[in-house]
Amino acid sequence: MTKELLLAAMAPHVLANGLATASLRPLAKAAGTSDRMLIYHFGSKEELVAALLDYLAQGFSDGLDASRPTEPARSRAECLAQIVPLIRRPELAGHLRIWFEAVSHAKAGEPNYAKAVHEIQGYFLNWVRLRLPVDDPDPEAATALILTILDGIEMLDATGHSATADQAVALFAQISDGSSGSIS
Amino acid sequence: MTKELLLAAMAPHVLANGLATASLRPLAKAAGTSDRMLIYHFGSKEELVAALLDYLAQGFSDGLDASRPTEPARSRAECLAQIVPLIRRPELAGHLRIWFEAVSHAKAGEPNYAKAVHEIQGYFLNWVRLRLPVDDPDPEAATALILTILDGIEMLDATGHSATADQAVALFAQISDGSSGSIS
DNA sequence: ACCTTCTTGTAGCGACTGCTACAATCGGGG
DNA sequence: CCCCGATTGTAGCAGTCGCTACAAGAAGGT
Repeated sequence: MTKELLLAAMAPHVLANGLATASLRPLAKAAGTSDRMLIYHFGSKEELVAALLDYLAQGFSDGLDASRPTEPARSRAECLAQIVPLIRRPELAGHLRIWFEAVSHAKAGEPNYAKAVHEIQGYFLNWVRLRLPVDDPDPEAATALILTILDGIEMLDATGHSATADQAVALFAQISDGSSGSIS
Repeated sequence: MTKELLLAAMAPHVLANGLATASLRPLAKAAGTSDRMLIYHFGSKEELVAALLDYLAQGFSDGLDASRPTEPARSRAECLAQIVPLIRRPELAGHLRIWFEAVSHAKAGEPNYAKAVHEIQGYFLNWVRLRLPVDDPDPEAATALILTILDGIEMLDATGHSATADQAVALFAQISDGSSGSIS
């Protein structure tokens, strides 16, 4: 499909400049065509954006999978500590920017975005579960807590409070390791 | 200052319709004046938005303070469990929507928004600390972890994964309570 | 009364938005 | 060969955007 080629050509532009300022003519220029053609192929800007979201989500999950799981973590804390640097890699910054834009639109009630972010979050949830220790007594809840902390870290990073996020990771390690005397 | 009155008149419109679609003419209509006057008073739309962010942040923190701390929590888990329903109150939905919009702009590199969300997050951090148990052995780290989880819950709620957020809260209660035998 | 300064209304500019009408081009099947 | 559908270029429409030029009140000190 020609659509795929167009999406691949537009994706870098969107990752660099965001969705908010992405209007048809600049997008077309980035893809080497005209706004006329984008409408012709995608029908409307709304469907274009939906296709872009799909495409970028695919790229994001590929980027995650590219960080090979090596082997599952040995504890919940180790699981979290391994993932944090992954989501902080600079090459994912563009994707995270789009992520926040999409979440913002979802919170504003736009169904396309709500569906997209719901799916991506669900995918990420599964991805985290695969990195849990295999012998975790409650994998579902552990995944939920780790994902929650990861999302919180993204928010703190976005607001310039990365140091606070680091403190949280450190304390979680202290608390959740049932190995040594972590009783208060 | 007349500015205050204008901001107060525009705030409900922004909370209901978001910042993204807030252009001068609708804002002016909501405030009972003309776009001409908004520019006259605020100089430019950029300064208008900055003033609105300040004003809304004030309203948000007032909304938080209005949920009286009753008394500090008796454990970290109780602290978290008390705050979660507060940030989920429907009357804060508009503020949360603006919050995500602002974070998205901050992530996109706009300095006004970056400064605003950094300050609000810092304010929220302090607010959480005041609700911690007074005898917490490491208040700073505990606040960091609880704030991280709270931010993660907001993200999960925004993406339609509130149930996952609830699981995280439940597991945190189980893990962090150093009272009974929580050793794995 | 007069002049200055603050405030406000009317009208509009130039740039941009998503999208479309119209027509030219092209490739492949009859 | 010729026609027909798919693809593309040119030009432009109607609307919105932030912002401004111009001028008319309004208020108040001298």
